[in-house]
Amino acid sequence: MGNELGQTFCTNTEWIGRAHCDKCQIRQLMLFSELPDSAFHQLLKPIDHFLYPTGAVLYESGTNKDSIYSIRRGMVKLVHTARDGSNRIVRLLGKGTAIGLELLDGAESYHHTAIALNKLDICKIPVSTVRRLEENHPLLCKHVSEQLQNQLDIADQWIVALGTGSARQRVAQLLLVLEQFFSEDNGAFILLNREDMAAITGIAVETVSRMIAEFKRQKILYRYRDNYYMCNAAALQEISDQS
Amino acid sequence: MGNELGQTFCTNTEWIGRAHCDKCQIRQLMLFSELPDSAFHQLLKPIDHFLYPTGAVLYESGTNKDSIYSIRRGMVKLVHTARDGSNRIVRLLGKGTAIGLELLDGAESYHHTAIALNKLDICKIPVSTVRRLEENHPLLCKHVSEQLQNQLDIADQWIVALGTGSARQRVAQLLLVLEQFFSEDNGAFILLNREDMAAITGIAVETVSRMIAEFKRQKILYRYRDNYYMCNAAALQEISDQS
DNA sequence: AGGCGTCATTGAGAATTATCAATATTCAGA
DNA sequence: TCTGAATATTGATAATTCTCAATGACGCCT
Repeated sequence: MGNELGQTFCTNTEWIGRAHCDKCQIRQLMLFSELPDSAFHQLLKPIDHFLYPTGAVLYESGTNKDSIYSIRRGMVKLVHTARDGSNRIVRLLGKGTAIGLELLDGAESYHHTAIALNKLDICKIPVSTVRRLEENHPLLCKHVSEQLQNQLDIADQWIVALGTGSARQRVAQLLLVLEQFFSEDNGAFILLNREDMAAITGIAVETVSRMIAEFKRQKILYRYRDNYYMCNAAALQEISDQS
Repeated sequence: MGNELGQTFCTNTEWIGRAHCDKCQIRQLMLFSELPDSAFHQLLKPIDHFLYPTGAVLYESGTNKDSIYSIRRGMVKLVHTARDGSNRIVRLLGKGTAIGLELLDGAESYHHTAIALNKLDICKIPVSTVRRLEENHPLLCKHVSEQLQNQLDIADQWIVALGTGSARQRVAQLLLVLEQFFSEDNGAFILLNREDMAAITGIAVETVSRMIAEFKRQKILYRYRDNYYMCNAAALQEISDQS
């Protein structure tokens, strides 16, 4: 199981400025979709807009901040760290997902550590702002529920697809997840490092490496450019289906 | 991995009658806590109250019913069935939990199969009723979010505790979960059959049996009466902690 | 009480995976 | 381009787990 979180100090986290939700191009994907522009005119606390570099820690499990985040672009891993220091990746989340929602439900601190897996474009929303908006716009509460239901579905898929079967099947499933949810238009996706893959599938780093190397040899997985890879989804599905 | 769902036809499902939420003794635990009694006076569709026997199927994955359920007493397993017919238990849920909530979020059918693990006392609530109540009582929407957040936390725990580590550690963790969430006042809990434990931990039935037998020999797990068992939680924690 | 069916336990060998160690490869920075 | 550090791959062996098979235990029914 992985031991390093791969985190960096956010020396070059970049503050983009105050978010302008009323002018947000991708609001239909986000937590605030369908709310009227007027909702955002008199917020007491600002919604900030950031770029985080790869490896940046958005928040740490058990710490007490007062903001949730809404991902505009990029990929976040939610990590659970065990008492012995090993960690397990509980979810991968991408564009349109809100994280840290446990704070809305009265949690006194975050339930996971959230780390950027690539360059991250993200809005930071104070809990008090969400609460105020919820009062005037019951629809927002529905959106929060939708977000939670969505993450619950992802967690269930994690349990079913990545927690069952042989190492080969799990790695195949992981690649299918990456292609399905985190690929560019052309189907290419960033291949995670072996340690993260191990922390997702619950198998040893070396075993993951063997499987990936095998898939590469079989041309089921091949490099597109840089660290972007493409895969033969049908072949991977076949592998994960065989009993 | 398990292959039989252990389901029975509900030959003796017992209809207890119309639920009287305004007089419900355990409403403070349930979805409808804090709603005024008056909310329930003019419901168009009834909320029914049932007893299901062990093994009864509340609903099946992919089917399209129009009700959610709120567990008053007893234990439910949510099962995901793979294409090859094997199944994996995704969650165990008990008193105070609402299931089938995916229907509220626009899902066209249930995401799992729900099966009673023991005698179940449960209320069946039409989706249309929930929606109507939500309109007049925004608080209900918060309760739905709470339920979802709660199940998300359980799912995460499942991933971390039951999907990681050796077979011995996983079975130890499972017993700890049973004791923590499903025990009587005295700490005794119903021991699941080996097949269900295998479907929860993702290990073979025989391996589960070996671990359970080993714990019994070590007196870490011992029979209280019937199928109720008690465990030495400290010892189990120790086992699941050792690297 | 006896018989039967179901489920749990145990054994033995095969298969898979973890672990430790050695090489390769990649990437960033000088 | 070279160098060093980090990451990935591969090999060999040990440990774990799966699989198939046999046996044991228990409850249910007559």
